[in-house]
Amino acid sequence: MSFTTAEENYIKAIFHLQQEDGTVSTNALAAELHTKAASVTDMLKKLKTKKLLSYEKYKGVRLTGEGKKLALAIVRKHRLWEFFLVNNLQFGWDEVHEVAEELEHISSKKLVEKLDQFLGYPKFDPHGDPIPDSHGKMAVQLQINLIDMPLNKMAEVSSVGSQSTELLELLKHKNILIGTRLEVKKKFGFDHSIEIKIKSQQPFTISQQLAQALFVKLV
Amino acid sequence: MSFTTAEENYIKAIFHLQQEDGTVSTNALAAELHTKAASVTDMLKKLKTKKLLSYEKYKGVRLTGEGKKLALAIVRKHRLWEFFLVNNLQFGWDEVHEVAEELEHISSKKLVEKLDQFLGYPKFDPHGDPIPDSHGKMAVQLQINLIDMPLNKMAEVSSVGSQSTELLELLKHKNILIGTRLEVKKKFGFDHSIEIKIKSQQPFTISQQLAQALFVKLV
DNA sequence: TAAAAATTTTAGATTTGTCTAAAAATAAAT
DNA sequence: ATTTATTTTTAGACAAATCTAAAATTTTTA
Repeated sequence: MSFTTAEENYIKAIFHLQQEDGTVSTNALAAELHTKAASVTDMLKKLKTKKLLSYEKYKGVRLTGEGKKLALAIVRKHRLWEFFLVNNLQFGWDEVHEVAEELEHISSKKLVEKLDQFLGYPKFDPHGDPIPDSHGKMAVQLQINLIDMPLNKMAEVSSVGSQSTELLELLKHKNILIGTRLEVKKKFGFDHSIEIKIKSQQPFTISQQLAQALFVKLV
Repeated sequence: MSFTTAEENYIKAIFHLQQEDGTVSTNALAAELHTKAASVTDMLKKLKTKKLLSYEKYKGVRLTGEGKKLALAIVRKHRLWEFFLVNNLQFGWDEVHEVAEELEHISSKKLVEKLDQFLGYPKFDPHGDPIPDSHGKMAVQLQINLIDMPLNKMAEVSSVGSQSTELLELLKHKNILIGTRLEVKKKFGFDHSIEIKIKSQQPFTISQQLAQALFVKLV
């Protein structure tokens, strides 16, 4: 079965809203999708017949297993494309969302798998959000992106956002390993680069792209 | 101004058909787009108000300057994505057309330019067709139809006349690829079939239809 | 050149996704 | 526990893109 862009956007919105609430209200969905409650009701009836969600009128809505599967597939595509745009096409991490909103609706399954492979099976997107794998599983994150670290707090590198050889080469050169302890000393808005300090070494700056590929936990 | 996928597909189809004919008939468009003549008429009226084409009823249609510009932008995207799929994602050149049909409608101008840069500003797509640059200019391919080749001259297959899976299947079976070098050894007037020879292989004949679908350059 | 054939357009319907306005159901408040 | 307010659904309409069937126009042909 295949789905329209509109249908996929509803499924994705419900998925995001139901993380907190459990069930999602018509009005909340209307707000999220910048549409009207009446339009939402119509679409919910339609998606119910496609067995993507359970819905009783006036009772709110939640995704079925099928619906969640579809939502994860869309999130997967969105985040893989964001990774590609930032890491390969040199987009800023703050300008990729809209483009990814379009790319996530490209249907080819083969494209997604090939892209994932090409990117080195990244586990996190440029914002630090986990990318579901082809089975819908995603890494749990008790870690934050280095780019989001507060200043002058000790952190320990706990994972990297990709397995690409280019990244690993760069990390080796900068002498950064899993377990390395460091502090963020400054953030530069111009290019989103950050200055970090590793214990006895001189502080040095690393690029936005590199910072986004590093995940740390507070210590 | 922005355009729907349907509108873009009409513009692209007219662009391709008008290469030969000059003006394009309603029925030819209906056939190309697998739709009905009545639908075509409706869309032509709409695209006329958007100044993408000139159209008088019963007189056929042709693109305006604006229309051609749009068509070239779509062709550019299509062929850049095909290049990416084959060169970076390891797709076979015979499995990229449909995916590119979707990707060509992604609207971001920035994405196209970044992608072009990332790919190294390629001039030809994997089928040998020229990729328009950001101004709509494309390299001229000094290629001729295989059926017009003189005898016993070395030629290199540079593009194919169609993307049909049937053609690609046949080429695969005959072991003919873009870049394959061959000579025409004989031409048979009866059915316009021709005998060709690929370096160390035995000569074999191919049909008029197949020969017409192959373009080569002299080497 | 007048009749037949083919092409193209119009007219009216359908589907998808949206809207506004009004009605119905639920939740909140006095 | 009624009344009031909020939320949600229904009813009817609209734009986009398509369709079928019939009418209009152009082209072919005899």
